[in-house]
Amino acid sequence: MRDVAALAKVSIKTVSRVVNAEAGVSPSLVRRVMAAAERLDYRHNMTASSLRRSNGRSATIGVVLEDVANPFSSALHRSIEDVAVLRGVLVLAGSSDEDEEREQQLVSAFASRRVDGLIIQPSSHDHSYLQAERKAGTAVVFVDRPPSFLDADTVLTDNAAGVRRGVRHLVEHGHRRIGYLGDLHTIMTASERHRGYVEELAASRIELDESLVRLDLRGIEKAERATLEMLGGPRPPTALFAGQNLVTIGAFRALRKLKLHQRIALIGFDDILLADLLE
Amino acid sequence: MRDVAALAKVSIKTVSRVVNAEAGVSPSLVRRVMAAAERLDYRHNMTASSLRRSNGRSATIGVVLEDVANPFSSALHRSIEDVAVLRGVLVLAGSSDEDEEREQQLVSAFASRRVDGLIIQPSSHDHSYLQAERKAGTAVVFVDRPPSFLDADTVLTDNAAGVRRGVRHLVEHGHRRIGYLGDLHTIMTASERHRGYVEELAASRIELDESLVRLDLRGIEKAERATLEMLGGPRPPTALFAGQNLVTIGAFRALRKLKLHQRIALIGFDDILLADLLE
DNA sequence: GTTGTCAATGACAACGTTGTCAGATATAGC
DNA sequence: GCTATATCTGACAACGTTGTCATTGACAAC
Repeated sequence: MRDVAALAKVSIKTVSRVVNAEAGVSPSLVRRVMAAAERLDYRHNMTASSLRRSNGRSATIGVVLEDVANPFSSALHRSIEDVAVLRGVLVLAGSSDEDEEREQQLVSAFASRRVDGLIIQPSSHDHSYLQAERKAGTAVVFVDRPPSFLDADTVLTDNAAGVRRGVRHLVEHGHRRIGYLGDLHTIMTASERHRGYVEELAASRIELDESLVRLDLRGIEKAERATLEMLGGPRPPTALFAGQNLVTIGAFRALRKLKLHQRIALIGFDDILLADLLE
Repeated sequence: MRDVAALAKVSIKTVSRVVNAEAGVSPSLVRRVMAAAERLDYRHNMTASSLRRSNGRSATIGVVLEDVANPFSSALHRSIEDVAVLRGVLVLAGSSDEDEEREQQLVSAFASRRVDGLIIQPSSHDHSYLQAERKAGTAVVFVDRPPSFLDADTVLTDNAAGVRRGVRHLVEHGHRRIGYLGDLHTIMTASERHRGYVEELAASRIELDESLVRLDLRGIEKAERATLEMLGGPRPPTALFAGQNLVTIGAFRALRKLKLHQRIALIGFDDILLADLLE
């Protein structure tokens, strides 16, 4: 900025004004400064700028996702980005892998870079540590799951109601033995979904058979194994409800392996890119 | 930092030393400073720190992807993150949507935030504008496709060779009429893949039938329509090679619609999460 | 007792910006 | 020609840090 000012023969304050498109600089000076900036390949330094500015805004937000490569999380990421670009805001993203320590490290790394806000897809634990960031002026919003021990806005799905509709659909098609395959029960959405299953069975006066319920299935492999076991049992289900996208994939793998994918009904929570193309 | 120094009754330079874990501070002072920092909820300000530091490192890199929600791009993103976390580096990610103006905007936004390096999955055009960032000390690496008009390290797949192996496989299984469905020919990898198709047909002494080649298929819908058209033609192919993951999905959709998915062979470049489960 | 060495600490300036305020110049009104 | 007002420009300090260098005090060697 100093060099640009020297080349344009103005003060650096005037360069600052031009760079920030402030009013009250004569057109001739604006042209001179722009030309000088162009010639010297000047790049505005946002970090110095936000350091000096009174509000300290960095035009950057931090996003903590379960895994940036997970289809659900990455779709979320893209939606956030689409809103952010419109406002000239950049997005720092990180994966927590459902690990609370990792989540805290990410938040701390974001905080030291002075992000203006945080969007967190939380792991299940105590979120009161965020109180301090809040007091420091960082906006915090949760998505997909609510926080614990912290009062904050959250964007949520009605998980239990979704599962109830799915299970009801199976019941209406005559199923009585409906298996449930769930994600980690410590994840709030997973326990909500499981609750929906239990409630809808009760509402349909179907007795709950614990041998048809498998929880804590993290990832495709575990879900596949659990499904194989359940279907190999003495009184297998005629339909399955899978509580998460990867679990659904695991369940379908198992059905395929057993050549039962045309015979056993399967409903999965979350969408999958090719869901409509599976048999 | 000033407040922490006051509370611990030391100079702010000593606080700086403790925060950066520099050697040469007596243990008792370290404890006092840490306690004061804890009590005041002190957060180190990385932006000010990197502004002052001689090397100016921000411990942040910028990644320009085609689309953070695209399965291929997001897997890439995750791999980058995994290496970055080990070094305490954060990742700014953005989607170019294959639009060169958007790519430049992202690079410029990253540059203003003084990222230490850029990883770019480029759109096809002139990358000489990056010369300036380079001169300013920003490392630049390309991935998936090489840059134009710029000499830079690039991580690439051997696209043509991959397609040739796929086409050869089809030929070895007796196919002579093999359709090709390609992405935008302006994308370097897409044109390389098309080249592989043409070369392998020639090597197999199969005459190229232009009615079996459709290029510039961006996204699932276009690919599906093109496939439907090709299969509805007078002399349809007995096998298809799809040059990209979304094109593969579109092609499969079309095959399903026509109930030909058990009869016409399909090979797709790139992986798809559920590829092994399709019929 | 004097000197030299070493470890620990602090004072100060600077990183690249922008907010504040004062100064310079032009324009209008008398 | 004078003052009042409006418009433009610049000098300076400050944002929260760290690099540089000086100061302090403890201890060992003479």
